[in-house]
Amino acid sequence: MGTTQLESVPEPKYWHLKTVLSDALDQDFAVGEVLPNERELAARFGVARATLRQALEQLELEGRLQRRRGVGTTVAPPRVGVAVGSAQQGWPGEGADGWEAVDAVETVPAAAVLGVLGTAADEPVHTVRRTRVTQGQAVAAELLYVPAASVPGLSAIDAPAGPARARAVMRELQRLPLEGQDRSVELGSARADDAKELDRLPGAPVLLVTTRYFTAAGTAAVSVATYRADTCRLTFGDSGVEITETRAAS
Amino acid sequence: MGTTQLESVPEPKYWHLKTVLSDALDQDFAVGEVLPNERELAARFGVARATLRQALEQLELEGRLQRRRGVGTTVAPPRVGVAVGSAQQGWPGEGADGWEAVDAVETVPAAAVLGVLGTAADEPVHTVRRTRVTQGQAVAAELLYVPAASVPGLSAIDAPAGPARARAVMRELQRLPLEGQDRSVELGSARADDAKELDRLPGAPVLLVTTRYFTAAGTAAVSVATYRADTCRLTFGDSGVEITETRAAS
DNA sequence: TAGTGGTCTAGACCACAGA
DNA sequence: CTGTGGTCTAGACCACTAA
Repeated sequence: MGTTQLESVPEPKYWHLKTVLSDALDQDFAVGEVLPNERELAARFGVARATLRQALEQLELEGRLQRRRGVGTTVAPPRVGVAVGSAQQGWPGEGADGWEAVDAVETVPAAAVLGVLGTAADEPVHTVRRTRVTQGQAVAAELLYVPAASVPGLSAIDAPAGPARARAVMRELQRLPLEGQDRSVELGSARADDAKELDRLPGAPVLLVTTRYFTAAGTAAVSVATYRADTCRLTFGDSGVEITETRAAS
Repeated sequence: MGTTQLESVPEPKYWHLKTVLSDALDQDFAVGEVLPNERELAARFGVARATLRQALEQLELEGRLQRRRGVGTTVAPPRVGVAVGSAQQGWPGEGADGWEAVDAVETVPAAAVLGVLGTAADEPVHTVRRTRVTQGQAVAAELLYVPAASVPGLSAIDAPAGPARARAVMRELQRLPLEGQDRSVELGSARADDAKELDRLPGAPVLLVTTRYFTAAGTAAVSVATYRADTCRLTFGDSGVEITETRAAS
């Protein structure tokens, strides 16, 4: 062989591996198909298992693969488009959009949430847990924080903890005149309880959607929704149309 | 020692480590402060460096840390809120929102983009590159795809490649009557060129914001914006208010 | 040149799912 | 029980930054 210029740009092995695997997924595998196990794949590509795993991790992050302990690695279906910001605003629980009330208790939110709520640490806050299911799959877990001061009528209705109580809180909320809302999206990692709800391991990448609901009196409620980042594409449709297909990055 | 019940729930070391580090960051470190190097931290906690790195990775993902090769690990400032969906719609380039045109060429987009654009592979498409800077920091890189058919007036203006040409494409776009737009957000990993633009390593986690712009004739343009997931919080303000503080997950 | 984080290896053991 | 992915170790070398 001649003095071929090589290694001038030493691309990391896992990066190159990811590209190769990605192409293979496009050409030789169908959705749902199981890949060879990690030890065999590593051997086949002549790399250590850790290196192979680094490539698989990236592909999972991009929603191309799905890995389950004790089962194997399968080719993931395209991401599910989940409507988050519909054209018209509304209180949580209005309309049948896949959310299901799970529970409601009175807690002291984390400091970060208190900052968004704008309440003090000793104020009682109703915390409603909801789950969102789309196409038979749990895609999001939500914690809805409602200061007791926002729903004074609720104290009379002392429903027992559970879905009924959760619905009672939201019913009271919906009586208020909604003045506005705003929303933010950021990357996070799943807390242990959310991970369990979403059938993922703790620390799995998630999209955190924080929504503030305003009345004339100020911030009436704050929702922190945790979406599975691997399987979800959040859609904010200002028009009625839906994006049908997308694929993450190169 | 008595038979203390231990290890009943064998929490992974890196997970526990992350919690410990997270608390330490809150209490003993200021923003911008540099942490001890990885080898020392690993030794201090009695774990392998790889395990320590797993914890650091998570914290970086949550925007708590910033790691730079050859420099060190520093405590990251709170995430920057970046306005993405303002109240009123508009073509890209309207208003001074931190975007800066870089370049424009005629390319064949990736298959995934073609699907969203709804064009064929042989149709010429102007591809505009833009960069978004907020508070002195590059937060996003965008590729704006404009089918030549959308801007028939452009062929006359044969500006040379470069910022001037990019601005020419957007100027033509802004002449069209915008009928609507929709947007989606998903997790991805940075392509090599975007990573360079954002001062990150290839594969770094990013938030992909895909926007479709409609005229009466159909999809006139598609924008794929790549935001740094570690430093950015995307805001969709329906009201004029801004979320001031947030922290990702527990 | 010294010190940092980034990559990679070749093992080991563990937790979990399913037959 | 077997086979899977998840965790962890103790090294090594490389790429980059800044003095």
